[in-house]
Amino acid sequence: MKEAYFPQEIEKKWQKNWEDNKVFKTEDESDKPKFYALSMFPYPSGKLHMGHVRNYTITDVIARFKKMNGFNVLHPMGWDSFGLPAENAAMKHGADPEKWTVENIAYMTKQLKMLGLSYDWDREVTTCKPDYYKWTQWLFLQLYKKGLAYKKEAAVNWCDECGTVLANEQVIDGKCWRCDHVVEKKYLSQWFLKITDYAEVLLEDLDKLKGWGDNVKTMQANWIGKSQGAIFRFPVVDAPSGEKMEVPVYTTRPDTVYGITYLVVAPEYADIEKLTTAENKETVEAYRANARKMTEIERLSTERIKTGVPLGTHCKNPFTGEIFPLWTADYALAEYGTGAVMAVPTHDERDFAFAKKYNLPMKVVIQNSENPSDCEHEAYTDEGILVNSGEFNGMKNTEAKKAITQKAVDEGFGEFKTQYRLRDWLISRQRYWGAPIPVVYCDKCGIQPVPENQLPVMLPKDVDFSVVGKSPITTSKTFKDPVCPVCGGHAVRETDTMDTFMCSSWYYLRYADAKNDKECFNKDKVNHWLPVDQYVGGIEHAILHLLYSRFITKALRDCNLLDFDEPFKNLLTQGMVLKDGSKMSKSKGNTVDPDEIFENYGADTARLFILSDSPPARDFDWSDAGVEGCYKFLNRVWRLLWLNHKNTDFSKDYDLSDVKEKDNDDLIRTVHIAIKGITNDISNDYQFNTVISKYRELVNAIYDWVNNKNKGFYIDEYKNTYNFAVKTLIRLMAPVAVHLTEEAWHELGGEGSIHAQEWPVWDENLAKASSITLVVQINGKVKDKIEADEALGQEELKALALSSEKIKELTAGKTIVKTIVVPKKLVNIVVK
RNA sequence: GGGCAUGUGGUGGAAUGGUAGACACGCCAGUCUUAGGAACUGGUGCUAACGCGUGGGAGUUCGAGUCUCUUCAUGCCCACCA
Repeated sequence: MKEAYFPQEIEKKWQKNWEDNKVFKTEDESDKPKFYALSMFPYPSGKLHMGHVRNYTITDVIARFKKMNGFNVLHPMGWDSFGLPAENAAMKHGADPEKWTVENIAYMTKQLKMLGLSYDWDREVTTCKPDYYKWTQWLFLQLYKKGLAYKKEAAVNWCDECGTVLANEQVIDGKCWRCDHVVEKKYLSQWFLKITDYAEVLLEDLDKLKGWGDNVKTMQANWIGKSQGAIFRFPVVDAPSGEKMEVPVYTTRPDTVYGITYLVVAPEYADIEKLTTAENKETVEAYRANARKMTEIERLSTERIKTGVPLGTHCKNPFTGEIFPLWTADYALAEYGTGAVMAVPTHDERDFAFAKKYNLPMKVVIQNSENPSDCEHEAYTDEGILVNSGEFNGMKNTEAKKAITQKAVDEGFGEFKTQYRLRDWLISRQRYWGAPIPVVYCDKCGIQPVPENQLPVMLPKDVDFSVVGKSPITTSKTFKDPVCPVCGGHAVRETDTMDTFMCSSWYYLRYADAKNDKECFNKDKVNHWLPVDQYVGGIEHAILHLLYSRFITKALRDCNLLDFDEPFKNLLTQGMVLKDGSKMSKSKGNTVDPDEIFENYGADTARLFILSDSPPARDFDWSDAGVEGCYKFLNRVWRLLWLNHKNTDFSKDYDLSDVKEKDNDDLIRTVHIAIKGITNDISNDYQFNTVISKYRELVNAIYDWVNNKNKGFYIDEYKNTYNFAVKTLIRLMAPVAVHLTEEAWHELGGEGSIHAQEWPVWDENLAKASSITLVVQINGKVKDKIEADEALGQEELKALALSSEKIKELTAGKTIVKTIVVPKKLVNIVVK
């Protein structure tokens, strides 16, 4: 063993050793219980950033801890490697997206290995490789067969200058990222997945996820956006065509139905033309054309003053017989509810603003005597009693919701309705670097799925990335015009690719059986390994990735491909890595390159530091001084080990059976306290920051002991105590300082890899101090502290407290009302 | 506007309702050094002191950083969803 700590040398040596010996390979068969530890796999953008380092270190420590605790651990890694940046790089530099991606993966793999992560690389998955996307396509076809994938017209972002569709991320302030042209909405035929079929169960099952944070669950619940309300159908009294028409609306406020003074339909409302009179046709058309041109940002801005135009036609309120006008206004959303809204200006802020602007009538139908409102200056949206509401007058509005809807049901013009905000998932992308959607369009037979034995539909290589106005994939000469699988006639191939979230919605299943080339995964293997026992990743995926994955899991269960219904049992969302108080980013110039840290301090320092200062879920502020401090600590540990190496015979097993001397006894207790504390801190929400402070406490205690006992190394009893302390220390530190502890283990004569050792266990009798400090309070304020034997009973503690000179002094002349004794801890004397 | 989270020394942060500030960073002093660094030792919430202290205000309790209500501030997410 060398006197000085050379992390770079040690780390390289052990990384090679672990790789050569496949130390972290996971076998499916084992009599140990399974544990699946998973980090969210990265997009291969080029280099690791500190967020990756934090994410993977956390998961790695968990995986190693579980392994030392007797679990058969699955800890895989892969690449979310389809997506826009590769294609952008191709357009910019003329590079091939595949080459760019493969090079990035190679570099980042090297970095992951330098971090000393315990992955089973034999299970690596790469979503852009045909052996993976073949199965993404196959899964799409299963969803299609099940009726969960369908095609329909949908609005997309369209740049007229470039003549192409843009991803949402490419629309910057309502303009095209490339040419600054204003982005418009355009209707195109697109593929969707029916996630809305699962809205209720996705919401309900959030309750089952005990191991998820409430923040993520609430975000998902809000996104799904369940609301209870009613549908009312209002007959049109003067449709221009003379036909019988009605306008259905969805409302969560059926209690306000007597206060309706007008009705609004979205500009995109399907029947809008049939509801417009000849006189109003021109203004309505102009309004609709303008709405179409507006960007999403403009239209959804809350600051914008509401606008609208009347259609000229009218509806009848079946509750009152009142006739009110129909308007179109873009504050009604075509995609939500029925696309039409009943307007009650007195009790809805939006309707109020609109009615004020266009001088529409208002009618108060809810009042509250404690909080009266005339609805002159603002809408009254709180609870109250119904007025001007016919037979429902005097009823509480919360009860009236039910009663009024029931009346509509009974009389046949309405029903109860549960509505969700969640929309179906649009997966079509007019992009090259993604998994091609495996369908063809036959001239005669229409949409036809590609037969499974023809998968994968390979991404063509002969494409021109310099084209403007269309997806590069359409320039391929080899990709188009297959024959129809049904009639053998001429067909056209789908040129859209799948949203990359589709690829990442099932990768965690593939790890269970990554090399299977016969099926996407073996059902037994997936059922064995899943659900993921601990998933770790960024909060930014709280909605999209995690919701899609939950949906896909449930859909695949319904396709009978697996037998569980939630993919991730426990979820840890780690906080961001900050520097100088703001998120590390290239544009702010406050990034820290992991390579530099590896080079200057080694991976163990990086791992220790990234875990040391904040609990995993909280944001973490990077500080160079903190890194330096961790490096110094590892040096301090190293010196301690070297001292051991120099002075004692490590190979000799420690025998602590007749330790008598108090100093020895104290160190042994300190070690047991440390084992207990560290084990509990890891088990309880992975509090690694306190784990590391306990490493420091233990090291400090051993140093103190050594400084007192230095000469004693020649006495066997001391050697044994010391060996016990040090051997335990490095096992406790093994999951974090993976290289240093492995080196020490070998240099000091340990057998096998330290990472295959068992986690230390503590003795409950030894994991506590030999005496206690009794705290004496008067009226809850600490007044004295007394060393006491822990065997003392309540009465004895009370007597001890009262015998204190200080307490006698402070209680003199006062009446003791009450004395509370907390065993082994505290006595509180209540005086008057 | 709605939801969620977080407020503790100069800083990061510790505290099953029971000694607030563990463990560090920083700073101060010292040992060792030609010097600096490293290492080691001691000190470090505020206050001259009585005492006061966990964003502010109330409450529950023998006892509150912790529980309840309320208020303010910051951060994140969603946002015309009828």
